[in-house]
Amino acid sequence: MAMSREQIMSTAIQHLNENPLASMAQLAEAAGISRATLHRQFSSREELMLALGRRAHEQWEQVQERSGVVDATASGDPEVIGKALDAMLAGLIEVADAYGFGLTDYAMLVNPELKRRSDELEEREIAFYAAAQQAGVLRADLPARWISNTVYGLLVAVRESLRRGDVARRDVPRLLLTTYLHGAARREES
Amino acid sequence: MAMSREQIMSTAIQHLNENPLASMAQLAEAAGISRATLHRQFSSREELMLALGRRAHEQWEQVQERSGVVDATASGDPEVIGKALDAMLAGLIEVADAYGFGLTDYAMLVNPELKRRSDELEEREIAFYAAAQQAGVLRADLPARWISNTVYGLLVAVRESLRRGDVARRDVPRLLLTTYLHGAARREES
DNA sequence: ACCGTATGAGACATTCATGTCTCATACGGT
DNA sequence: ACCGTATGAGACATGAATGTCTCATACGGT
Repeated sequence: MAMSREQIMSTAIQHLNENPLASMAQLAEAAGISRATLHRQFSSREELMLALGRRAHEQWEQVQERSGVVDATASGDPEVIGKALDAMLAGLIEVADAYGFGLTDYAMLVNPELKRRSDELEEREIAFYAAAQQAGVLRADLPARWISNTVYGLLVAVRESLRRGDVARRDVPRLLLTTYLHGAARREES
Repeated sequence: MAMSREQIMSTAIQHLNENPLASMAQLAEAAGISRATLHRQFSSREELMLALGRRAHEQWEQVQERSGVVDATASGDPEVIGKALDAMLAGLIEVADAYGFGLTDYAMLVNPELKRRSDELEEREIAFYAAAQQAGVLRADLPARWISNTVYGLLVAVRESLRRGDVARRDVPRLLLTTYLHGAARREES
Protein backbone atom coordinates (compact mmCIF):
# COMPACT_ATOMS: atom_id res chain seq x y z
CA MET A 1 0.00 0.00 0.00
CA ALA A 2 1.53 3.24 -1.10
CA MET A 3 -0.92 5.29 0.92
CA SER A 4 -2.49 4.15 4.12
CA ARG A 5 -6.01 5.07 5.04
CA GLU A 6 -4.61 7.49 7.56
CA GLN A 7 -2.40 9.18 5.03
CA ILE A 8 -5.28 9.59 2.63
CA MET A 9 -7.35 11.19 5.36
CA SER A 10 -4.55 13.58 6.20
CA THR A 11 -4.09 14.82 2.67
CA ALA A 12 -7.86 15.00 2.23
CA ILE A 13 -8.23 17.25 5.24
CA GLN A 14 -5.41 19.50 4.13
CA HIS A 15 -7.01 19.83 0.74
CA LEU A 16 -10.51 20.35 2.10
CA ASN A 17 -9.21 23.13 4.32
CA GLU A 18 -8.13 24.92 1.18
CA ASN A 19 -11.18 24.02 -0.87
CA PRO A 20 -14.18 22.65 1.04
CA LEU A 21 -15.89 21.87 -2.26
CA ALA A 22 -13.13 19.59 -3.53
CA SER A 23 -14.38 16.57 -5.48
CA MET A 24 -13.39 13.00 -4.81
CA ALA A 25 -11.22 13.17 -7.92
CA GLN A 26 -9.38 16.17 -6.50
CA LEU A 27 -8.95 14.50 -3.13
CA ALA A 28 -7.55 11.43 -4.84
CA GLU A 29 -5.13 13.56 -6.78
CA ALA A 30 -4.11 15.40 -3.62
CA ALA A 31 -3.29 12.05 -2.05
CA GLY A 32 -1.39 10.98 -5.12
CA ILE A 33 -3.65 8.02 -5.80
CA SER A 34 -6.29 7.16 -8.37
CA ARG A 35 -10.02 7.54 -7.93
CA ALA A 36 -10.34 3.77 -7.97
CA THR A 37 -7.99 3.34 -5.04
CA LEU A 38 -9.65 6.10 -3.10
CA HIS A 39 -12.97 4.36 -3.57
CA ARG A 40 -11.43 1.10 -2.43
CA GLN A 41 -10.58 2.75 0.87
CA PHE A 42 -13.72 4.84 1.22
CA SER A 43 -16.66 3.44 -0.64
CA SER A 44 -18.39 6.79 -0.88
CA ARG A 45 -17.77 10.43 -0.29
CA GLU A 46 -20.07 10.27 2.68
CA GLU A 47 -17.99 7.52 4.23
CA LEU A 48 -14.83 9.56 3.82
CA MET A 49 -16.45 12.60 5.37
CA LEU A 50 -17.78 10.50 8.18
CA ALA A 51 -14.32 9.08 8.83
CA LEU A 52 -12.86 12.58 8.90
CA GLY A 53 -15.62 13.77 11.21
CA ARG A 54 -15.10 10.83 13.54
CA ARG A 55 -11.40 11.48 13.78
CA ALA A 56 -12.02 15.15 14.50
CA HIS A 57 -14.45 14.26 17.23
CA GLU A 58 -12.03 11.73 18.71
CA GLN A 59 -9.41 14.42 18.96
CA TRP A 60 -11.90 16.84 20.44
CA GLU A 61 -12.80 14.22 23.00
CA GLN A 62 -9.15 13.59 23.77
CA VAL A 63 -8.68 17.28 24.36
CA GLN A 64 -11.46 17.20 26.92
CA GLU A 65 -9.98 14.13 28.56
CA ARG A 66 -6.40 15.30 28.61
CA SER A 67 -7.35 18.69 29.99
CA GLY A 68 -9.36 17.05 32.75
CA VAL A 69 -12.58 18.87 31.99
CA VAL A 70 -14.88 16.31 33.58
CA ASP A 71 -12.86 16.00 36.77
CA ALA A 72 -12.56 19.75 37.03
CA THR A 73 -16.31 20.09 36.59
CA ALA A 74 -16.87 17.67 39.44
CA SER A 75 -14.24 19.21 41.67
CA GLY A 76 -15.64 22.70 41.67
CA ASP A 77 -12.18 23.96 42.58
CA PRO A 78 -11.45 27.31 40.91
CA GLU A 79 -7.77 26.50 40.61
CA VAL A 80 -8.41 23.16 38.93
CA ILE A 81 -11.09 24.61 36.69
CA GLY A 82 -8.86 27.44 35.60
CA LYS A 83 -6.07 25.12 34.59
CA ALA A 84 -8.44 22.79 32.77
CA LEU A 85 -9.89 25.74 30.87
CA ASP A 86 -6.48 26.87 29.72
CA ALA A 87 -5.52 23.38 28.66
CA MET A 88 -8.79 22.77 26.87
CA LEU A 89 -8.61 25.96 24.85
CA ALA A 90 -5.03 25.27 23.87
CA GLY A 91 -6.04 21.81 22.73
CA LEU A 92 -9.07 23.04 20.85
CA ILE A 93 -6.89 25.40 18.87
CA GLU A 94 -4.92 22.45 17.53
CA VAL A 95 -8.05 20.56 16.56
CA ALA A 96 -9.75 23.58 15.02
CA ASP A 97 -6.66 24.35 13.02
CA ALA A 98 -6.24 20.78 11.79
CA TYR A 99 -9.90 20.22 10.96
CA GLY A 100 -10.73 23.81 10.14
CA PHE A 101 -13.18 23.25 7.32
CA GLY A 102 -15.24 20.92 9.50
CA LEU A 103 -16.05 23.82 11.83
CA THR A 104 -18.43 25.28 9.29
CA ASP A 105 -19.04 22.48 6.80
CA TYR A 106 -22.75 21.96 6.44
CA ALA A 107 -22.63 18.32 5.34
CA MET A 108 -20.49 17.60 8.35
CA LEU A 109 -22.68 19.41 10.86
CA VAL A 110 -25.78 17.77 9.50
CA ASN A 111 -24.65 14.14 9.65
CA PRO A 112 -26.75 12.48 12.37
CA GLU A 113 -23.96 10.51 13.99
CA LEU A 114 -21.55 13.44 14.06
CA LYS A 115 -24.27 15.75 15.29
CA ARG A 116 -24.96 13.38 18.16
CA ARG A 117 -21.32 13.18 19.09
CA SER A 118 -20.75 16.91 18.96
CA ASP A 119 -23.87 17.46 21.02
CA GLU A 120 -22.49 15.16 23.68
CA LEU A 121 -19.11 16.84 23.73
CA GLU A 122 -20.75 20.23 23.79
CA GLU A 123 -22.91 19.30 26.72
CA ARG A 124 -19.82 18.35 28.68
CA GLU A 125 -18.31 21.68 27.88
CA ILE A 126 -21.44 23.51 28.86
CA ALA A 127 -21.50 21.69 32.18
CA PHE A 128 -17.88 22.65 32.58
CA TYR A 129 -18.59 26.30 31.89
CA ALA A 130 -21.46 26.23 34.35
CA ALA A 131 -19.12 24.80 36.98
CA ALA A 132 -16.60 27.49 36.12
CA GLN A 133 -19.28 30.08 36.69
CA GLN A 134 -20.23 28.48 39.98
CA ALA A 135 -16.62 28.49 41.05
CA GLY A 136 -16.21 32.15 40.19
CA VAL A 137 -13.79 31.54 37.34
CA LEU A 138 -16.19 32.70 34.64
CA ARG A 139 -18.80 35.42 34.82
CA ALA A 140 -22.12 34.17 36.10
CA ASP A 141 -24.15 36.73 34.17
CA LEU A 142 -23.66 35.00 30.82
CA PRO A 143 -25.63 31.93 29.71
CA ALA A 144 -23.35 28.89 29.67
CA ARG A 145 -24.55 28.07 26.17
CA TRP A 146 -23.58 31.52 24.98
CA ILE A 147 -20.13 31.00 26.46
CA SER A 148 -19.92 27.71 24.62
CA ASN A 149 -20.92 29.27 21.32
CA THR A 150 -18.46 32.07 21.95
CA VAL A 151 -15.63 29.57 22.13
CA TYR A 152 -16.84 28.03 18.89
CA GLY A 153 -16.88 31.41 17.21
CA LEU A 154 -13.42 32.27 18.45
CA LEU A 155 -12.12 29.00 17.05
CA VAL A 156 -13.49 30.04 13.69
CA ALA A 157 -11.63 33.31 14.17
CA VAL A 158 -8.47 31.36 14.92
CA ARG A 159 -8.87 29.31 11.79
CA GLU A 160 -9.31 32.42 9.67
CA SER A 161 -6.44 34.24 11.30
CA LEU A 162 -4.10 31.37 10.57
CA ARG A 163 -5.44 30.77 7.07
CA ARG A 164 -4.94 34.40 6.16
CA GLY A 165 -1.64 34.65 7.93
CA ASP A 166 -2.85 37.47 10.18
CA VAL A 167 -1.19 36.12 13.29
CA ALA A 168 1.71 33.84 14.03
CA ARG A 169 0.82 30.33 15.06
CA ARG A 170 2.84 30.59 18.24
CA ASP A 171 0.87 33.65 19.33
CA VAL A 172 -2.53 32.07 18.92
CA PRO A 173 -2.97 30.38 22.31
CA ARG A 174 -2.10 33.56 24.17
CA LEU A 175 -4.31 35.72 21.95
CA LEU A 176 -7.28 33.39 22.22
CA LEU A 177 -6.91 32.97 25.97
CA THR A 178 -6.59 36.62 26.78
CA THR A 179 -9.26 37.76 24.36
CA TYR A 180 -11.68 35.15 25.50
CA LEU A 181 -11.11 35.72 29.18
CA HIS A 182 -10.54 39.45 29.37
CA GLY A 183 -11.98 40.88 26.20
CA ALA A 184 -10.66 43.41 23.77
CA ALA A 185 -11.33 46.52 25.83
CA ARG A 186 -8.56 48.33 27.60
CA ARG A 187 -8.88 47.62 31.30
CA GLU A 188 -9.82 50.68 33.27
CA GLU A 189 -8.11 49.57 36.45
CA SER A 190 -5.16 47.18 36.31
CA MET B 1 -45.28 40.58 -10.99
CA ALA B 2 -46.30 38.42 -8.09
CA MET B 3 -42.83 38.42 -6.64
CA SER B 4 -40.40 41.24 -7.00
CA ARG B 5 -36.70 40.65 -7.32
CA GLU B 6 -36.32 41.86 -3.77
CA GLN B 7 -38.90 39.46 -2.45
CA ILE B 8 -37.25 36.55 -4.18
CA MET B 9 -33.94 37.50 -2.65
CA SER B 10 -35.50 37.69 0.80
CA THR B 11 -37.03 34.25 0.66
CA ALA B 12 -33.86 32.87 -0.89
CA ILE B 13 -31.77 34.13 1.99
CA GLN B 14 -34.16 32.79 4.56
CA HIS B 15 -34.05 29.41 2.91
CA LEU B 16 -30.29 29.42 2.45
CA ASN B 17 -29.87 30.19 6.13
CA GLU B 18 -31.68 26.94 6.87
CA ASN B 19 -30.02 24.94 4.10
CA PRO B 20 -26.95 26.47 2.48
CA LEU B 21 -26.98 23.69 -0.13
CA ALA B 22 -30.47 24.47 -1.38
CA SER B 23 -30.89 24.05 -5.14
CA MET B 24 -32.35 26.66 -7.47
CA ALA B 25 -35.49 24.55 -7.63
CA GLN B 26 -35.82 24.67 -3.85
CA LEU B 27 -35.19 28.40 -3.78
CA ALA B 28 -37.87 28.89 -6.42
CA GLU B 29 -40.28 26.81 -4.40
CA ALA B 30 -39.44 28.75 -1.25
CA ALA B 31 -40.33 31.94 -3.11
CA GLY B 32 -43.54 30.41 -4.41
CA ILE B 33 -42.52 30.78 -8.02
CA SER B 34 -41.45 28.43 -10.80
CA ARG B 35 -37.91 27.67 -11.81
CA ALA B 36 -38.56 29.44 -15.10
CA THR B 37 -39.52 32.67 -13.39
CA LEU B 38 -36.59 32.47 -11.04
CA HIS B 39 -34.28 32.14 -14.02
CA ARG B 40 -35.95 35.10 -15.66
CA GLN B 41 -34.94 37.22 -12.68
CA PHE B 42 -31.54 35.67 -12.09
CA SER B 43 -30.06 34.09 -15.15
CA SER B 44 -27.82 31.79 -13.15
CA ARG B 45 -27.23 30.61 -9.65
CA GLU B 46 -24.04 32.58 -9.57
CA GLU B 47 -25.91 35.76 -10.44
CA LEU B 48 -28.36 35.17 -7.61
CA MET B 49 -25.57 34.54 -5.14
CA LEU B 50 -23.76 37.61 -6.35
CA ALA B 51 -26.89 39.70 -5.88
CA LEU B 52 -27.32 38.38 -2.35
CA GLY B 53 -23.68 39.01 -1.59
CA ARG B 54 -23.89 42.54 -2.93
CA ARG B 55 -26.90 43.31 -0.79
CA ALA B 56 -25.18 41.93 2.28
CA HIS B 57 -22.14 44.06 1.61
CA GLU B 58 -24.30 47.12 1.06
CA GLN B 59 -25.88 46.63 4.45
CA TRP B 60 -22.51 46.04 6.02
CA GLU B 61 -21.30 49.27 4.48
CA GLN B 62 -24.38 51.09 5.71
CA VAL B 63 -23.67 49.86 9.21
CA GLN B 64 -20.21 51.34 9.02
CA GLU B 65 -21.59 54.60 7.71
CA ARG B 66 -24.46 54.92 10.13
CA SER B 67 -22.25 54.13 13.10
CA GLY B 68 -19.76 56.76 11.99
CA VAL B 69 -16.79 54.45 11.91
CA VAL B 70 -14.74 56.50 9.50
CA ASP B 71 -15.33 59.79 11.28
CA ALA B 72 -14.59 58.18 14.61
CA THR B 73 -11.36 56.76 13.23
CA ALA B 74 -10.30 60.18 12.09
CA SER B 75 -11.38 61.89 15.29
CA GLY B 76 -9.30 59.82 17.63
CA ASP B 77 -11.69 60.77 20.42
CA PRO B 78 -12.20 57.86 22.83
CA GLU B 79 -15.75 58.91 23.52
CA VAL B 80 -16.67 59.04 19.84
CA ILE B 81 -14.85 55.81 19.09
CA GLY B 82 -16.58 54.01 21.92
CA LYS B 83 -20.01 55.02 20.71
CA ALA B 84 -19.20 54.10 17.13
CA LEU B 85 -17.97 50.71 18.26
CA ASP B 86 -21.18 49.99 20.13
CA ALA B 87 -23.29 51.11 17.19
CA MET B 88 -21.26 49.14 14.69
CA LEU B 89 -21.44 45.90 16.63
CA ALA B 90 -25.18 46.30 17.10
CA GLY B 91 -25.57 46.86 13.40
CA LEU B 92 -23.35 43.94 12.46
CA ILE B 93 -25.50 41.65 14.54
CA GLU B 94 -28.48 42.48 12.37
CA VAL B 95 -26.58 41.88 9.16
CA ALA B 96 -24.97 38.68 10.39
CA ASP B 97 -28.33 37.39 11.51
CA ALA B 98 -30.03 38.27 8.25
CA TYR B 99 -27.27 36.97 5.97
CA GLY B 100 -26.02 34.28 8.31
CA PHE B 101 -25.14 31.63 5.77
CA GLY B 102 -22.99 34.10 3.86
CA LEU B 103 -20.64 34.39 6.82
CA THR B 104 -19.21 30.96 6.11
CA ASP B 105 -20.35 30.16 2.58
CA TYR B 106 -17.35 29.21 0.51
CA ALA B 107 -18.78 30.14 -2.89
CA MET B 108 -19.62 33.55 -1.46
CA LEU B 109 -16.24 34.17 0.13
CA VAL B 110 -14.43 33.12 -3.02
CA ASN B 111 -16.23 35.35 -5.52
CA PRO B 112 -13.69 37.92 -6.68
CA GLU B 113 -15.98 40.93 -6.60
CA LEU B 114 -17.35 40.11 -3.17
CA LYS B 115 -13.91 39.32 -1.85
CA ARG B 116 -12.73 42.72 -3.00
CA ARG B 117 -15.61 44.48 -1.34
CA SER B 118 -15.27 42.65 1.95
CA ASP B 119 -11.55 43.30 1.95
CA GLU B 120 -12.25 47.00 1.61
CA LEU B 121 -14.81 47.02 4.38
CA GLU B 122 -12.52 44.99 6.59
CA GLU B 123 -9.66 47.37 6.07
CA ARG B 124 -11.84 50.21 7.27
CA GLU B 125 -12.70 48.23 10.35
CA ILE B 126 -9.09 47.37 11.00
CA ALA B 127 -8.15 51.03 10.74
CA PHE B 128 -10.96 51.76 13.14
CA TYR B 129 -9.72 49.17 15.63
CA ALA B 130 -6.22 50.55 15.37
CA ALA B 131 -7.59 54.01 16.15
CA ALA B 132 -9.51 52.55 19.05
CA GLN B 133 -6.30 51.08 20.37
CA GLN B 134 -4.51 54.39 19.92
CA ALA B 135 -7.29 56.14 21.80
CA GLY B 136 -7.11 53.69 24.67
CA VAL B 137 -10.55 52.21 24.01
CA LEU B 138 -9.22 48.81 22.97
CA ARG B 139 -6.19 46.96 24.25
CA ALA B 140 -3.04 47.86 22.38
CA ASP B 141 -1.41 44.48 22.94
CA LEU B 142 -3.58 42.68 20.40
CA PRO B 143 -3.04 42.83 16.62
CA ALA B 144 -5.80 44.87 14.99
CA ARG B 145 -6.36 42.08 12.49
CA TRP B 146 -6.84 39.60 15.27
CA ILE B 147 -9.42 41.92 16.80
CA SER B 148 -11.15 42.10 13.45
CA ASN B 149 -11.20 38.34 13.07
CA THR B 150 -12.45 38.05 16.62
CA VAL B 151 -15.48 40.13 15.76
CA TYR B 152 -16.09 37.94 12.74
CA GLY B 153 -15.92 34.83 14.88
CA LEU B 154 -18.25 36.27 17.46
CA LEU B 155 -20.75 37.06 14.72
CA VAL B 156 -20.64 33.41 13.73
CA ALA B 157 -21.31 32.62 17.39
CA VAL B 158 -24.27 35.00 17.33
CA ARG B 159 -25.67 33.32 14.26
CA GLU B 160 -25.37 29.90 15.84
CA SER B 161 -26.83 31.03 19.14
CA LEU B 162 -29.87 32.42 17.40
CA ARG B 163 -30.25 29.50 15.03
CA ARG B 164 -30.18 27.04 17.89
CA GLY B 165 -32.33 29.18 20.10
CA ASP B 166 -29.69 29.34 22.83
CA VAL B 167 -30.22 33.00 23.56
CA ALA B 168 -33.05 35.45 23.13
CA ARG B 169 -32.68 37.86 20.27
CA ARG B 170 -33.12 40.85 22.52
CA ASP B 171 -30.20 39.74 24.69
CA VAL B 172 -27.74 39.38 21.86
CA PRO B 173 -26.41 42.94 21.59
CA ARG B 174 -25.67 43.08 25.30
CA LEU B 175 -24.07 39.63 25.34
CA LEU B 176 -21.90 40.32 22.33
CA LEU B 177 -20.83 43.71 23.58
CA THR B 178 -19.90 42.64 27.06
CA THR B 179 -18.24 39.40 25.98
CA TYR B 180 -16.27 41.10 23.28
CA LEU B 181 -15.16 44.00 25.41
CA HIS B 182 -14.71 42.42 28.82
CA GLY B 183 -14.36 38.72 28.18
CA ALA B 184 -15.88 35.73 29.88
CA ALA B 185 -13.71 35.71 32.99
CA ARG B 186 -15.05 36.91 36.28
CA ARG B 187 -13.48 40.29 37.00
CA GLU B 188 -11.13 40.17 39.94
CA GLU B 189 -11.76 43.71 40.99
CA SER B 190 -15.14 45.04 39.93
C1' DA C 1 -63.98 42.48 -24.18
C1' DC C 2 -59.23 42.66 -25.88
C1' DC C 3 -54.42 42.48 -25.99
C1' DG C 4 -49.82 42.37 -24.21
C1' DT C 5 -47.13 40.51 -20.68
C1' DA C 6 -45.69 37.60 -17.07
C1' DT C 7 -46.13 33.14 -15.40
C1' DG C 8 -46.21 27.96 -14.70
C1' DA C 9 -45.57 23.43 -16.25
C1' DG C 10 -42.81 20.64 -18.39
C1' DA C 11 -39.61 18.83 -21.87
C1' DC C 12 -34.89 18.95 -23.14
C1' DA C 13 -29.77 19.16 -23.51
C1' DT C 14 -25.71 19.68 -20.88
C1' DT C 15 -22.56 19.25 -17.38
C1' DC C 16 -20.47 17.31 -13.42
C1' DA C 17 -19.66 14.33 -9.51
C1' DT C 18 -20.31 9.85 -8.12
C1' DG C 19 -19.88 4.98 -7.89
C1' DT C 20 -18.91 0.55 -10.41
C1' DC C 21 -16.39 -2.31 -13.22
C1' DT C 22 -12.67 -4.27 -16.17
C1' DC C 23 -8.15 -5.12 -17.40
C1' DA C 24 -3.37 -4.58 -17.74
C1' DT C 25 0.60 -3.86 -14.94
C1' DA C 26 3.75 -3.03 -11.29
C1' DC C 27 5.21 -4.40 -6.86
C1' DG C 28 6.44 -7.41 -2.86
C1' DG C 29 7.17 -11.50 -0.59
C1' DT C 30 8.38 -16.28 -0.95
C1' DA D 1 11.61 -16.36 -11.00
C1' DC D 2 6.79 -16.77 -9.60
C1' DC D 3 2.45 -15.63 -7.82
C1' DG D 4 -0.91 -13.00 -5.38
C1' DT D 5 -2.34 -8.50 -4.46
C1' DA D 6 -2.85 -3.71 -4.91
C1' DT D 7 -2.89 -0.16 -8.14
C1' DG D 8 -3.81 2.95 -12.19
C1' DA D 9 -6.13 4.07 -16.27
C1' DG D 10 -10.14 4.37 -18.24
C1' DA D 11 -14.83 3.15 -19.75
C1' DC D 12 -19.46 3.16 -18.19
C1' DA D 13 -24.00 4.02 -15.99
C1' DT D 14 -26.42 6.99 -12.93
C1' DG D 15 -28.25 10.89 -10.74
C1' DA D 16 -28.69 15.66 -9.75
C1' DA D 17 -28.50 20.42 -10.77
C1' DT D 18 -28.37 23.77 -14.19
C1' DG D 19 -29.83 26.52 -17.93
C1' DT D 20 -32.81 26.84 -22.16
C1' DC D 21 -36.89 26.60 -24.57
C1' DT D 22 -41.84 26.08 -25.82
C1' DC D 23 -46.53 26.62 -25.16
C1' DA D 24 -50.75 27.28 -22.89
C1' DT D 25 -52.91 30.24 -19.61
C1' DA D 26 -53.95 33.63 -16.27
C1' DC D 27 -53.77 38.38 -15.17
C1' DG D 28 -53.95 43.50 -15.69
C1' DG D 29 -54.63 47.59 -17.92
C1' DT D 30 -57.00 50.00 -21.60
